[in-house]
Amino acid sequence: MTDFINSTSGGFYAACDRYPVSVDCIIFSLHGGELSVLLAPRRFEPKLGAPSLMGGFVKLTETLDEAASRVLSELTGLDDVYMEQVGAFGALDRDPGDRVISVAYYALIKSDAAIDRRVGGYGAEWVSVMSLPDLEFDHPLMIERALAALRRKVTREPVAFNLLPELFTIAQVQALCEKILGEPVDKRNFRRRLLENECVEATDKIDKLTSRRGATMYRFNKDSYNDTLKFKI
Amino acid sequence: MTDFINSTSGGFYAACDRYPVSVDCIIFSLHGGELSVLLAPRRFEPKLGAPSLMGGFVKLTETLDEAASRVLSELTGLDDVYMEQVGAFGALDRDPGDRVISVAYYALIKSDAAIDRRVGGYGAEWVSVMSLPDLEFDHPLMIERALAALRRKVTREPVAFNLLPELFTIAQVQALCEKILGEPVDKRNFRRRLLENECVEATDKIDKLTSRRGATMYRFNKDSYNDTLKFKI
DNA sequence: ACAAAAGTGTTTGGTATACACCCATGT
DNA sequence: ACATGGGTGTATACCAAACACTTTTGT
Repeated sequence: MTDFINSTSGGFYAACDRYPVSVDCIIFSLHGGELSVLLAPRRFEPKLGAPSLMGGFVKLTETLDEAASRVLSELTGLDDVYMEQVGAFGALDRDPGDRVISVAYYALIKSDAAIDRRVGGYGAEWVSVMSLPDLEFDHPLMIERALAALRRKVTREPVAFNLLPELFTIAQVQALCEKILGEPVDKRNFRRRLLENECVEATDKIDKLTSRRGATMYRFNKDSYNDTLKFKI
Repeated sequence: MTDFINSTSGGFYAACDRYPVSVDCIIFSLHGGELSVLLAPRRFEPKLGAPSLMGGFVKLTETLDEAASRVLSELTGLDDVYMEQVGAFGALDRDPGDRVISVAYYALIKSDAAIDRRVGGYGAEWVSVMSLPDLEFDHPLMIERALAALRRKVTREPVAFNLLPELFTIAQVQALCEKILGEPVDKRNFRRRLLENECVEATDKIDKLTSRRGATMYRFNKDSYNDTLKFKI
């Protein structure tokens, strides 16, 4: 019952290459009416000052999901944020500093003035996905994949509400979906479909900011959405 | 010094934790009429000999995709195999031997007697996805995610042909799809939809093995499938 | 003759789309 | 009064699903 092939488990694991593993966060938000991504200037060479996704190395004490949440939280101060893994990226030269394996996540947040101030302290800023600068490394690929994943989700799962205030008008949801999908949507069809979802509830609040007449404000009730795969817009 | 950084930029590489990064392959095949996964006895402790997905550590000289291809090739002898990344898995205790980050890939192969012999030499065997044993670590989760990804793809992209011989009958495609989707499919609708795809071409070969009458054999012509998103069954 | 799988069209219901006007209100 | 965005219903086209019998041929 000897195993000369397998030494101790520690020995086997010790023999393999080891890597820094990072998470990179594609943080989406509605900013100035545009679907935007949070970018910050790099603080280190190479490419000092170049706009970049937010990332961080995974610690021994945390899972990948936890690392992504931590990075997001450190930057924005937000917890309990909707995040989804996009995938792992491991091209040999993806980071010129070292062979780093990175796992990309996207997050959907409601940005507000306080958050903008906070992230501004790190030099971060919101950039519309329609006018992204040239980004370093594989960050453009990550964003593209994240946006593709978001597009796939937005009409089938109630994720859009993560980007909207607690109370929102139907027009706001529609405008958001159009930004995400990159194409216009028929107003009447959108409204009908959206309200077919039980989890979208009218309130007695009226939004008077964007129209003279005022628009009914709705809320997303996550308790009315226990059932998976029953959302559609 | 703060943990917060911009992406994975310089200056932090020496200080950060490092991990073995592995790939785990969910190798799908049609075997004995069942959609099956290839399980191999673990080659090292812990859980030496337990049925397991085939995996391997990522080398410094290879990308994640290349590592997955290498592991698949070592086991099966096959190159140029259809593979897709499922995602990264990083639970703290996912591998009791060490803190390993693993990236799962699924592969679609045409198994045959030669391959079965070869993988049998490693003690590997095909197990129906409907009757998987209790697997170690997060392998059940990986398989579940891989299968979900395959289900999403199979009706929208021509991936099923990777699991079939060069020449196949429509009934074979249908049976395969039913195995993947886990539900029966209407024969006439399936046949009509399948043949609406230009890339599925009739040949003059007749399969006489499964019926007295004989069934027309078809082939998938990848050259007729330049256009993305134009496949549907 | 008969068993066993291949092959074949039509009908129907539902869903997605296209489309234009009136409403309520602040200025 | 009028400008602005909110709110409303219908007709049509298309697509997906349901459905049963005939054909071929080896035994």
